[in-house]
Amino acid sequence: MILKSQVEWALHCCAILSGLPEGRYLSTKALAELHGLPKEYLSKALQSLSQAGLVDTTLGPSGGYRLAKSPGQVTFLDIVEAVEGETRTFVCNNIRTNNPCLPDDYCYSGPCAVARIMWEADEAWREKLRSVTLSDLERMLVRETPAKLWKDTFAWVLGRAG
Amino acid sequence: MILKSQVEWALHCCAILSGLPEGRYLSTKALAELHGLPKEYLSKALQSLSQAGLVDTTLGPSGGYRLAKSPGQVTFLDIVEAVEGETRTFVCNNIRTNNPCLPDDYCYSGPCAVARIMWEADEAWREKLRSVTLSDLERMLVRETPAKLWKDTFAWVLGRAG
DNA sequence: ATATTAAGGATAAATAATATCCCTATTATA
DNA sequence: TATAATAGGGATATTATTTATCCTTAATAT
Repeated sequence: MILKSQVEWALHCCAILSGLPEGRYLSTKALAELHGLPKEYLSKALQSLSQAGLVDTTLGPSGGYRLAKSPGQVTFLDIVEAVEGETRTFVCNNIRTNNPCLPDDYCYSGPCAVARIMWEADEAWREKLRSVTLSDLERMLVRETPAKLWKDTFAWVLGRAG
Repeated sequence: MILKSQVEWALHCCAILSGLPEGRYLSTKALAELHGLPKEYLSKALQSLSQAGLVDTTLGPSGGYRLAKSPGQVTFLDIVEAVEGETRTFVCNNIRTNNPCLPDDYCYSGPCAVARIMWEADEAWREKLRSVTLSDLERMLVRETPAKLWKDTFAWVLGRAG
């Protein structure tokens, strides 16, 4: 059970968009080059972000993506769910209903204990992701990235941003 | 990103094994029938539990599986990891190293902020699963299963347990 | 001896993830 | 107004993973 790599891509792309000055857009092409990713497939991940309302887009030369909200308002969970979907990691197939001892007319009400416990763990995961925003990420990245590299990267980005 | 259905199967099978009297074994065949599962494939899940040391096995007629520890000593995490493996849900491919602004000689030390955050969420998930044991599950199941059904089920099981 | 079991190897089928290609409508800019 | 660059999205291909099935082997209770 592994998240799609598009989740990683989307998170890193959002980190860059967080640092973009107000009103500027960055294209799929630039984001793909910056991260060494296949442009066409990265595009699908960015489309997911767009459909989820996390980014705004504009067409034409100098078009691309920008955050639709302030970095402090976009959580990791928003991004993960936009790309990965909102389905829980544990799917209950209700195999208890196959029990040969079960009366024909019996009907379980509510999910079984196994599912409830697994879903609580899912919720703990979500809750953690909900507690971290893009501004938290930005703060961590600024602290751990050499100043020159950070500066060079955004110079590179701004040279390509519409 | 969805857990294999073998995880669900293993959890339900362990719930049954938890209720088995000391020293008795239950076969794959019985567990498969009880849950309406393909015997050969369920067998792979049970083998995983065996390899992880969660269950004991014995061969021959009246052979099968029993818990290797008391239900209070087996956590959901033990079972999930036995079947699903211990890999984290988020895999970091270190795409930051593709940054064209990165000096050739530069070498990142340690995982990036994105990975650290995602791994914290993974750890929250694990921590929740680690906090629930098979005896917790048994308590919940006893409470929510009609007494007659519970009784009939274990009569059925004991009629097949070696 | 015989029937039954777990273990595990080999292989097949179905599903999901990872791409690639191409067409359309939009838009900045020359 | 023409041109080039862009996002959106449909169709399709490739690869990996999940879900099985089948078969052989060694152990064991009866």
